[in-house]
Amino acid sequence: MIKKSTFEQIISQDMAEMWNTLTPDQKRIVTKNFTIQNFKKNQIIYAEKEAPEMLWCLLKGKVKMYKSGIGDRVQILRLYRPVQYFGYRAYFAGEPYVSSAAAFEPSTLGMLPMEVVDSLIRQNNDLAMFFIHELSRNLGGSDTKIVNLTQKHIRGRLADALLLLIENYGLEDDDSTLKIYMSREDLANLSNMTTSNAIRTLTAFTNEKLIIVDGRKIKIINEAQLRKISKFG
Amino acid sequence: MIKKSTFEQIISQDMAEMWNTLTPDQKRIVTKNFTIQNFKKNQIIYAEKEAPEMLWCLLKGKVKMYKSGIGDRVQILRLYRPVQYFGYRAYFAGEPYVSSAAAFEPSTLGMLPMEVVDSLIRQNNDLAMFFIHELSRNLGGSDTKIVNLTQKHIRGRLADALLLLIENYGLEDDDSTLKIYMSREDLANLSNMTTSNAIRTLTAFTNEKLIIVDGRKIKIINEAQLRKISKFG
DNA sequence: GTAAATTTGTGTTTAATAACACTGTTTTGA
DNA sequence: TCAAAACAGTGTTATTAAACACAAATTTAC
Repeated sequence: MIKKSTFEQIISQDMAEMWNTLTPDQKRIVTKNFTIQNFKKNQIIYAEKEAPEMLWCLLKGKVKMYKSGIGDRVQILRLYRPVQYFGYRAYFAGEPYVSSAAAFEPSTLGMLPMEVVDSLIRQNNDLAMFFIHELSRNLGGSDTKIVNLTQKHIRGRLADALLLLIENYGLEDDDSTLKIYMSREDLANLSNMTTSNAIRTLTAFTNEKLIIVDGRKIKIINEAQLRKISKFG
Repeated sequence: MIKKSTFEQIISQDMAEMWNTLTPDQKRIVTKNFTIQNFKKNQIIYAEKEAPEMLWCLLKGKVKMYKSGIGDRVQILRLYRPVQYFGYRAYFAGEPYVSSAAAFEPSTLGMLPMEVVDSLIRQNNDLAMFFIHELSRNLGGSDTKIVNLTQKHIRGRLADALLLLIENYGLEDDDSTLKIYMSREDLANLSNMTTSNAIRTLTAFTNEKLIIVDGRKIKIINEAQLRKISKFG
C-alpha cells in the first residue's frame, strides 16, 4: 500500500491537466477514491465486452488499446503514454467496452471509479470540457485513421505507424532511436497488415536507408522521406 | 424569413433532447441565435479544412459526413437524420474540420454559433453531458468501423452498409424498401469499395434473393442472411 | 426537347496483399 | 540450462479487389 502523501504527490504532479480544474473539496474526493495498480508486460487491463467501471490513468509505462476483428486479426486503435487517461468512453456511451487495453511493458496505472468521475463532471464544467476536448480529438483521429488504413498502401500505412510512434513515444537521446520496442506483430496490428508484410516492408525501408533495424530497436534515419511515403499513400 | 414563433416551435419540438436541459434564460439565448438554412440536393454544408463555427442541427432531409482520401477516393463516415446534431467535433477539438458535410436530398438545417454552444455548456452540465454522450457513442462507432472496413471482405462491407441504412433511415410502409435512395457511388463510398464492385455485389445479392433492386430503390428481402454475411466478414 | 453529362452495368487485366509453408533465431519458464 | 514456445525472416502461391475500357441507360441543363 502506498501512503496517502505519495498519492497526493502523484495526483498533483502527474495529473495536472485534470487536477487543476478541481476545487479543494473535489480534490479530496479524488484522493480518497484513487487507487494504484501495477501491470506486467502484456497484462490485460480490461477486455472487450466488459462493463466499464474505471477511469484509468497511465502513470508509468506504455499501453495499447486494441480491438479484435475477423478471424484472429487485431487492430491497435490507440497508444497511451504517461500521463494520459482512458477507459471512460464506453461508460459515457452507456455500453460495454468495444475494445481492450493491455500494457506494452511493466506499467503503473491509477484508477478512479467512473461514478466518481461522473459526479465530478456534473459539479465541474472545466472537467466536463476536458472530456469533451479529449473525446473530440480522439474522434477526429479515428475518422482520419479510417481513411488512412483503408486507402493507403502497405508502405504508406507502415510509414504512418512509424511516424505515430515518434509522435507518441518520442526518440532516445541519439535523436533517432524509437523509445518504444514493439514486436513485428504489434507493428502489423497497428498498420493493418500481416506480420510477414510488416517484416518485408521494414526490410524495404532499411534497404532504402529510411531506418536502421536492430532486433526491436528501430532508428529513424530519414523522417522526411517517411512523410512523403505516408502522404503519397 | 421564418417568424420567431415558428423558431420556438421547431426548437422546442424537434430539438427536445437538448432543449429540455436548458433554463428559460438559456432557451432565450438559443432562440435569439438560432437561424435556419435550406440546402439543395448535393449542396455542401461545410468542407474539410474550414474553421468550425456552427453547431448544425438537421431538421428535415438527409445528410452525409465524408472525408476525401487518396486520389479521388471518398469515405462516407456518418449519416444524419432529423433531428441530429453535427459539426461541433472540430470546434471542441480546436482544429479545422477533417471531414465535409453535404445534403443527400433537399434539407433544412438549423445553425447555432459554436461560441453560444460553448458558453451554454459552461453554464449547463446536462448539456455538457449530452455532448459527452454523443461524442462517446460516435467514437465507439468509428473504432468499430475501422475494424469492419479494414478486415471484412466486400460482401460483408456492403451488407454492413445496407444494415446501416435500415437502422439509420428505416423502411417504407411496405416494411422492406429502404427510405434512402442513394447512388451506387455513394454506396461504394460508404462501404470502402469501387463503384464497379458495389454494382457487382448488389447484383450478387439480388441473385441470392437477399434484396430486390429497381434503380436506386432497394428492397430488403432477407435481412437475417445479410446479418450473417456481415458477421462472417 | 434534345444534346451533354452522369450514372449504371459488364468484361478483362493487373496489382496488391493475404495465405501458406518452412527455417533460423531469440526469449521464456520450469 | 535446457527444452519449448514465441518471434523473425523469406520464398511461393492464391485470392481479392482495383484499374481500365467501353456500352447502355438515365438524368440534367439549356
